[in-house]
Amino acid sequence: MIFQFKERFPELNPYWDKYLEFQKRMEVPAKTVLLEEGKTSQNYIYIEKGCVRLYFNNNGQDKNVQFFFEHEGLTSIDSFINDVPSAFTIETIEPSVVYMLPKKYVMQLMDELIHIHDFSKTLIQMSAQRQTHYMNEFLSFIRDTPEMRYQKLLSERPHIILRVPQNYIASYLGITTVHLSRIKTKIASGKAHF
Amino acid sequence: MIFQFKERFPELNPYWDKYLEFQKRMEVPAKTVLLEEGKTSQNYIYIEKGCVRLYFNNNGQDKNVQFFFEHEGLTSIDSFINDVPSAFTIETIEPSVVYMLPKKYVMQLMDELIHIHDFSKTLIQMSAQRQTHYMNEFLSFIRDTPEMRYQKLLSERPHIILRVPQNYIASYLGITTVHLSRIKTKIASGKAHF
DNA sequence: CAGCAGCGATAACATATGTTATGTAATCAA
DNA sequence: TTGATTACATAACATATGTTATCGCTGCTG
Repeated sequence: MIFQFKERFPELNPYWDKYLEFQKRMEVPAKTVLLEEGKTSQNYIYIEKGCVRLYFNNNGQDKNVQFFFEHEGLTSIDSFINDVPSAFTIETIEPSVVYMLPKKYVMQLMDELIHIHDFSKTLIQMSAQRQTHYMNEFLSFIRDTPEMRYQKLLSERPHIILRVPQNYIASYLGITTVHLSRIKTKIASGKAHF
Repeated sequence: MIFQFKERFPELNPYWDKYLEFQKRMEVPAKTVLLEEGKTSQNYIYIEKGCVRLYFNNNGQDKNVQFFFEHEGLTSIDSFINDVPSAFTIETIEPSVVYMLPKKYVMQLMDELIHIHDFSKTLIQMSAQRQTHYMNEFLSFIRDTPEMRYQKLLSERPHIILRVPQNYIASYLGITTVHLSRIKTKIASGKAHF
């Protein structure tokens, strides 16, 4: 959320710069845990290079919720904002370079920005967009079959399929790796409907 | 969103009262459309009595997304905030009494409130909660079987099952009415697992 | 280099879920 | 009240999806 503002509000750059010094740059290998399920989120994470996944453990199985790439920021939002244990683990998928900005500074920054004209309106708009994002994920399960969800992923967000291992994608789609493999075969053989 | 503040911030009552006169009270029968899919949302809706559903049409079939009851406020959020056509229809399920507050006044009210100390923080917290709500709906599809989703609905939000027709609930759970009926039979016969 | 672990494909079988059809009771409008 | 419509249950069958197991490939590590 936070860092996406940077692109939308270049005139805010002086504000960002003030907080640059508080960001901790980390170069980490794949499968590095950045936040562990059960712990309270203390940092906002910005990805300079690489990609990460947000997931939770369900009866011993990883369930992937979302994937993030270069120039995206993330956190375990509920934990970060409301100071409760995180329901999710955040872990790198590839070797990555990330910046961690402690909550304290994020909050300070928000306090500063909130007084800027029209910023609060933008904040509301962006949070409406986020809401819409998760709502759409949810709607997709009501509306579409797993095959259609995969097709949409392929056409709308192909970078995910290119960079994220298939077993992660399967749980994100709500299916098994076996079934995902079958779907791919079906599509490749041209027998997919629509 | 908006009207829920009233309970959390009783000291803000003077602000609400200013806008009372702009709210349009409506007594409407069941199946009254309050907002039509494709039109832009112009009002924030507050339910004094009754209940409503938010749904969309998918190949001729209604897909229900969410149900709202007394003392809850709603709108087609993306449409309302970002001035785009609504992806959803809002329709009463029971005969209801609702208040409609035009967007213009909602925005004015937000502008006033945003300058109150700590309000913006609360706004962020509440929007995080909303995000979490939809995220949880989405997670439920990744994590649970339809049977488990029904069980959770039954234990956590029984009022929905009591007041909302079963065919609406089925699409909300992402299944057919036939399957929902089977699930109920299975549970009633005590053969449900867990 | 050998061996191992993880990923992905595939097959056989089991279970869950959808489809279509039918019956019955409840609801609603004329 | 009647007749039409809607909600819900149920059955028979079709399809989708899960489970378990096996195999081959790749990349890693000793």
